[in-house]
Amino acid sequence: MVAKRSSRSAALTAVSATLTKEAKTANLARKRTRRETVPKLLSTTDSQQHEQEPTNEGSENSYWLFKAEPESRIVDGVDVRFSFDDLSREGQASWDGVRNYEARNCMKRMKVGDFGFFYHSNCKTPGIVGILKVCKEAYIDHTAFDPKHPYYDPKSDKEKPKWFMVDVEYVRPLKRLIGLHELKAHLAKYSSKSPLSDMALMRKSRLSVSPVKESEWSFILELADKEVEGDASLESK
DNA sequence: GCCAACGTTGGC
DNA sequence: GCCAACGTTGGC
Repeated sequence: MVAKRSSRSAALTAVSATLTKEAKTANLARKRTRRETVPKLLSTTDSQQHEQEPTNEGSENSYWLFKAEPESRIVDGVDVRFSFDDLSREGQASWDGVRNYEARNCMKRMKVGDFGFFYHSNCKTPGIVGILKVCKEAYIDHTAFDPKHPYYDPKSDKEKPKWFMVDVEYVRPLKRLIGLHELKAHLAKYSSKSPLSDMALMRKSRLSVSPVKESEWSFILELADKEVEGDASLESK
């Protein structure tokens, strides 16, 4: 077994646009990644159930949320840190290391051009910091086959790959960080009337990759554009 | 570092 | 195929 603690945000391997796929792979271990839990194994039925998980609301979903850990944390000798600044510096990253079916299924549904929020987790101020864009659709996450990789999954079979990743590229930061705290405060204040009342981030807080509805997306962007008058963002708590 | 929430495992 | 035990996530 491999991963000690598994994941928190997502793992990412930053890659430069000029690298070949293979070179990117080789690069993995050196860059940070992160991931989700490495499941020990699944029965066939379980995997089938996961395969059949309904896609969000049926229709296409063009917005997502990706969690990553901006602070260093060593997993099996590899620093899994990956911040929005890192993405900004490197331009692109492979979102590898996700070892949770629901999160993986989200990645499988992504299309080139879909946008995502970049969320910082397991850190001092958790929250949404920026925007990224999907630039390559789901493909096999070979880190699952590498025994030396912290996110190695001994149960995954090359003939029947279980784990996938997408590539993402930097778009821009939000005008200000939208903290989890602020999102929760909004929810507490408006409860079911809040545009966030059904947001996956709130309801399934442990998912490292989750869908974002268009209404949630635009609401959060507006929040970010709003000046924080008198710390209004903190008013309900 | 604690621990609540929740996903996974495996015995039955 | 249920469900108790166990493991992980991630906010605090």
